Amino acid sequence: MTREPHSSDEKTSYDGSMSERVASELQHRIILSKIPVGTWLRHDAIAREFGISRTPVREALRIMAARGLVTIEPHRGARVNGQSVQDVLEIGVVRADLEGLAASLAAVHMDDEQAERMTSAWSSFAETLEQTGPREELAEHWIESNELFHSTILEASGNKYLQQAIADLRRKLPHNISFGAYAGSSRLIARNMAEHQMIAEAILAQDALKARDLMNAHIRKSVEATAHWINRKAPNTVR
Amino acid sequence: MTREPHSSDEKTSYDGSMSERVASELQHRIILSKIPVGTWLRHDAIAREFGISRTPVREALRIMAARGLVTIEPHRGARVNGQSVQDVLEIGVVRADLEGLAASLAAVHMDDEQAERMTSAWSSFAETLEQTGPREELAEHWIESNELFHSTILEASGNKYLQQAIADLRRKLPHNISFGAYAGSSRLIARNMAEHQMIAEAILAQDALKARDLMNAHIRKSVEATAHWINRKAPNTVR
DNA sequence: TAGACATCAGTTGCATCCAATCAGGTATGG
DNA sequence: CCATACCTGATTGGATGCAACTGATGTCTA
Repeated sequence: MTREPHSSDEKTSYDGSMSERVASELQHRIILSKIPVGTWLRHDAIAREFGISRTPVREALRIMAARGLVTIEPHRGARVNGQSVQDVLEIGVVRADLEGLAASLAAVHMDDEQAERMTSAWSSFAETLEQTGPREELAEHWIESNELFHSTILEASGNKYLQQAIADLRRKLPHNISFGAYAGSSRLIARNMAEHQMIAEAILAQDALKARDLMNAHIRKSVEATAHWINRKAPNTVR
Repeated sequence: MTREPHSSDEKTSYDGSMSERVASELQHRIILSKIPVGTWLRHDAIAREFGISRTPVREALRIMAARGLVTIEPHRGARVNGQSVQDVLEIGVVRADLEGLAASLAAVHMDDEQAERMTSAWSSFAETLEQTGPREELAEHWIESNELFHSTILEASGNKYLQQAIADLRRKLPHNISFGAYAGSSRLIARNMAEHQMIAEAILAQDALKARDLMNAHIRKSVEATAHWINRKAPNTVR
């Protein structure tokens, strides 16, 4: 295959290695559930899609396996991991604890710019919550605001290992899972937002203990809601 | 290279893939600091040492990079990561929190067999602490007992994601770092063991809150001692 | 002598080739 | 008719070859 260094198509000149690039693209798809749980990832198919050889594809799969996204069965291939309800709960317990820690650290370390971002995350969404728009759009906007809120707090914790640990956990749950639980219920979303507000206030007041407890409870509730939704609506969507 | 399937040497017939095997061997060496921080890991040298080609070596390095053990610089190679004192402290905060969580979960879930193992971890060591043996041996025995104590609690937490998260963190600190802080001071070791005993009692009494707080403080102290030791004794051993 | 530039050895990144292994289907014997 | 052995296509695992990139050394010039 002849390279064209000047071409602007996606496969040339990116992050250095092809394997990293393929890994993050596939990871993206898995998290968004564009690739369903249990799918076999074939070297050849992926290689052909990306217009590369199988070598970097194999490296990408190893990376994803190390990140816990897929499991490699020797001589059989790589398969997308799924989580049972039990897994969702176990991950939730750990995540609640860590995000609680992040909130307590953020209460001490957050600067003005971050405070501004955190506040705007829920206030801008609160506006659209009042206007009655289409469901789909609402949920999408919510997920975005939610993401911004949590990631800002995480950033304000100032601890990169904490950030990474939480990122690792989040990677293990395909996003649309928790998305599904909330998309259908604006009451859940409203409660969720109210909790965000209280957490934000605790952080701004530099009340580390309160911020921690509120955040912990917040995540736990969210996880429970998710688990409940999975049980009720789609018991076999996952795994 | 001709393969000899019947031979019992280490490279044939193990865990399926060569890359996994190479990755764990190198990881082992890095954690034990047999390979110093900052070392470039060369494909060719590793391949020759293991008697394999560069392909599985490259995969192993990708795995290690995903685990945070090395950093791959495009077109330059993989280099062993080190941690500054700041990193040690940041990791310590997260680890203290997670191990605290593990202790509180263990207080609820621990079964008799695990309780037995946990207790024997420090009691068997307490005996040798009284006999005045050679320093080196003492420290080695201590590290073993310490390992057993913590891993048993972790196991008793019954949460595999928690276990994995802590394992990920521990991997990031070459072991001999915290080892060094303690090896020289039997007073530190004694205090450490006393704390273990208190934690064990809280767990056995099913006092989750107390177990959590004690464990959290325990790890924090240990991390501080380590950080202090690095600053005092060997400020440029790490990074 | 200092700095810019060409060259070169060493190394990585990717493609291609071959061997090893697995799953599923088919033939064969009981 | 069922069970077992075997054969075959599909797929992964690993080896090798070659191009591209990096850093360093040496050379030329002002």
